[in-house]
Amino acid sequence: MSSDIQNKGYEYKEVEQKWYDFWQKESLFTADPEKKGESFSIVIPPPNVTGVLHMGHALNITLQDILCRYKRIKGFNVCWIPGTDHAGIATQNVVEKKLAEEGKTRHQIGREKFINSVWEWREKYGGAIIQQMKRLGASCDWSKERFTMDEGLCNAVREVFVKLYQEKLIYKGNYIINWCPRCHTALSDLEVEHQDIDGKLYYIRYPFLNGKDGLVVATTRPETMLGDSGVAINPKDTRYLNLKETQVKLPLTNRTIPIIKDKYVDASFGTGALKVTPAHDVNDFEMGRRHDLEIIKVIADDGTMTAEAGEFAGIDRFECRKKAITQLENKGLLIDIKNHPHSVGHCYRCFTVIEPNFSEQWFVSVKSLAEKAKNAVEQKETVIIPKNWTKTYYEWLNNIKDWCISRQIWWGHRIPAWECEKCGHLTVTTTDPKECEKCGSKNILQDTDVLDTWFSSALWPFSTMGWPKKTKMIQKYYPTAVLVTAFDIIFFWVARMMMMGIHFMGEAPFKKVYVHALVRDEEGKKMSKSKGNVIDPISLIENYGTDAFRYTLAISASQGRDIKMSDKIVDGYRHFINKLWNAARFSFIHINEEAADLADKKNFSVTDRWILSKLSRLYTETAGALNAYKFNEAANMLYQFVWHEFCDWYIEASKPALYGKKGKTAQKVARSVLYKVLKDTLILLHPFIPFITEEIWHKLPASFGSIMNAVYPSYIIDGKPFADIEAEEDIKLCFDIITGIRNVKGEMNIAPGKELEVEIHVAQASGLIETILANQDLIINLGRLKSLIAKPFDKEPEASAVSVPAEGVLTYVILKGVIEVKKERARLEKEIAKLSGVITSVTKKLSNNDFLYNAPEHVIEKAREQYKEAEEKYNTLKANLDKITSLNE
RNA sequence: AGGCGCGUAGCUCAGCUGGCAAGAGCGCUACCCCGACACGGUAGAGGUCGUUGGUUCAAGUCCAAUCGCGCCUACCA
Repeated sequence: MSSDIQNKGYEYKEVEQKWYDFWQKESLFTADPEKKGESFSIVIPPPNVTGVLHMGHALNITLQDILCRYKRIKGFNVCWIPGTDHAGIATQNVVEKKLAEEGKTRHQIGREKFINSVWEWREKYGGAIIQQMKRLGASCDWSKERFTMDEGLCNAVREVFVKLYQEKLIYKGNYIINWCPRCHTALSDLEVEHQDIDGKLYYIRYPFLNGKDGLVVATTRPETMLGDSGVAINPKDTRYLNLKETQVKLPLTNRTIPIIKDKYVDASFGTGALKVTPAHDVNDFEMGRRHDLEIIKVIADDGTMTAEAGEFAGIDRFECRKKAITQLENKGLLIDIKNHPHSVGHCYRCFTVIEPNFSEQWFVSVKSLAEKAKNAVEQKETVIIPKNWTKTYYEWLNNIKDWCISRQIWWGHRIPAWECEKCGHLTVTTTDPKECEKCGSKNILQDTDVLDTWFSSALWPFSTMGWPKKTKMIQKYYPTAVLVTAFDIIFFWVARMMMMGIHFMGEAPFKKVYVHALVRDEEGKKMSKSKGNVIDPISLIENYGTDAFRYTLAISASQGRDIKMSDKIVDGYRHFINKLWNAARFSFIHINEEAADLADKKNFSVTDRWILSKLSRLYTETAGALNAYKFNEAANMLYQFVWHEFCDWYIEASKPALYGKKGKTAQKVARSVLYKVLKDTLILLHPFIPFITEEIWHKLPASFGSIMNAVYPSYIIDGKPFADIEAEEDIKLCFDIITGIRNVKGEMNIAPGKELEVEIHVAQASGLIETILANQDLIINLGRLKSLIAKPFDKEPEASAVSVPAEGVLTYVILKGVIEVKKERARLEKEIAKLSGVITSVTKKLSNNDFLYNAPEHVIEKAREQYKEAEEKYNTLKANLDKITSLNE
């Protein structure tokens, strides 16, 4: 049942489920606060229970998983807590819809039964997104999975509510709030989505009491005029300085309303006269309070007109708008209609147009909490990455308004406040009271509202750890190391968690906040159901494998730019997964248990030293990138190393040794280096592509257990990370020689397999002849040569193509009978043109005294080197070109 | 109205505190089944880094302006 090593292609389908089950069986995700190791904890941004996994989740989970897996192999005590939130409105909507199919409403079955059926629904369907997260390979500690309606979390919510109430940070009051007439509940400011609408601006005349003239007001919502309790003008508006009237008649009603003066009114807008509807507009509400205007509610909670609306009572608010306009027109009071694009608030759950509505709600007074949340970031207690988002975060906290937390729905944390029917006192306690705490009356009724889901989410970083109990979890894992999230919930969630965390725990809930990108479609558009451009992450997993998908996400996750996702890109990275698979297949031909012991350094070939030096650098560079949350850089480095350094060069270069053509010792050494490079690479790659690395790990001789238990690799020699600059330089020379030879073959259209003779002429002074002689075999092998001669400068061989891989090194490819002068000339000319460009620009630099005076030494040195090299190459090639040309003429 | 970001090869993007005659992946062209891989190999073509000024010995990289695009926040009726 395991994927066969004989298979040329990696079969992800046979592998992924197997290893996920294995990890869980071995409890490899389980965090233990009592175990040693520096703590590294993350709480997942809890997805909505009703949700299914979308691209945003996939990216979010993948990045967290990379961090957690990486930290585990780095020896940290990792705790990653998963879970879901109860999504009050969304879940209630889903279950209500289901009831509707059976012809029932929640009111018919009652609150208790309804809540039971929500729980039933959640048992049955609520786990969908969790299962999908598992397919992504998420290494969350599932034994610690939480749900915001869990008993423990409910306790936390009550505790927090009561404390804040006692501290007067929660209060109940009558204000204008955002009301969704369809969901039938209040919403916080954040839950309103604004959208630009091509609206109209209606100019309506409100006559004076004598029925003449009057003031013309402009409004986008004529239906609200029925609730007007005043008309406001700016006290400085010159047009109205001589106005004697103090009242107007409100059309369509028989009410008389006052003219008030308020500097809020913008004289330059419309007619400078503003109708004031305190019950249905936030600003009007404020103005109404200043002038003591009546609050007349004309739109009911279901969006129909109230009795206050007189003859319009009972009809829908939009229907009322039409009717009102017609009537005004008939009465000659409609002066004008102008197009007026403006933004209108919609419910973020059902997209119904929001009705600002006057009602009694619960609020959190957030000013003081927000101040502390801001301070924490200013003091760097919490660092936001990338830092651009810091400003957005401040901006919001600076302009924050009190948070409306009560919702008129049933599914959620019911507000722990009991009103006494006798004395009206509110008893607010954590445990259900039996009597009014003030008068002792048993006639008390619990508030019917529930709390905003985000209220409980705000407690997530500590409620999931068992707060208000003092748990070992909290001791070890709070504050969490990092919060990984997309910017769209920075206010909804991040800022609020900061406020609550600081207030109740005395410490900000996370040390870092990493804000990642949004995943968009191929054209860069936001994915949405209505546009039909949604790519389902599960389909990508099924078509290309989880590892390929994860790698795509990681390598695309550069800070500050959104990710464009398409099948094509994921398919591309599937090739990388396959490449790794084949590198492993190749390795398994050669390595055995014996190879697990790395040979002594003194027996290494130059290529061995070279690859180990590169690998050693890779350890620190990938770690550095991940520590800085540069997932794309880490993934990119690994890609380059595996494909281009390990596969393209190292494996090809070691084949002769591996196949025993260099003797037993060389073979043994080569095998051990191959083993180390493969093994270490797997460990470095594991956080990104957990499945294939685990699969290969289990086939790797002398490996045991899970790769999840591996230790982050290193190669320390004499107490220092291994580095071999000499080998790197020598190998670079060899590779440049080889590339030069291949270039000649390529440009001359000579089959790569055609074995040619090569002479390398080396300047004595360069001291490179030994290097070349020492690596003769390597060059012959990879350059596919018949023979190679290296000798001091000499007369150039006949009928040859030349290249200059390094200063003082001329490579002649003998092309007797093969050379095509035209092609060689073209090849040389191209090269010469390039070099002359370099020479001109470097000469300009070096002849500039200011440059020589100001530039740092190493930059000048580099320019000199560059010049010397270019010039020599130029001269050599030019001489050759001239020769060919003269021969031919 | 305010804030943030983007504009670099045909496409998708890297390029940190200025030293690059600019990198990667895909695509493209040519040659190639060489004892891991055609989901492959080798070589190659392709960019005056949106535009215009400025600072500097030196600018894709800093500053200013400008054009184009995207997003977020906001109570202008």
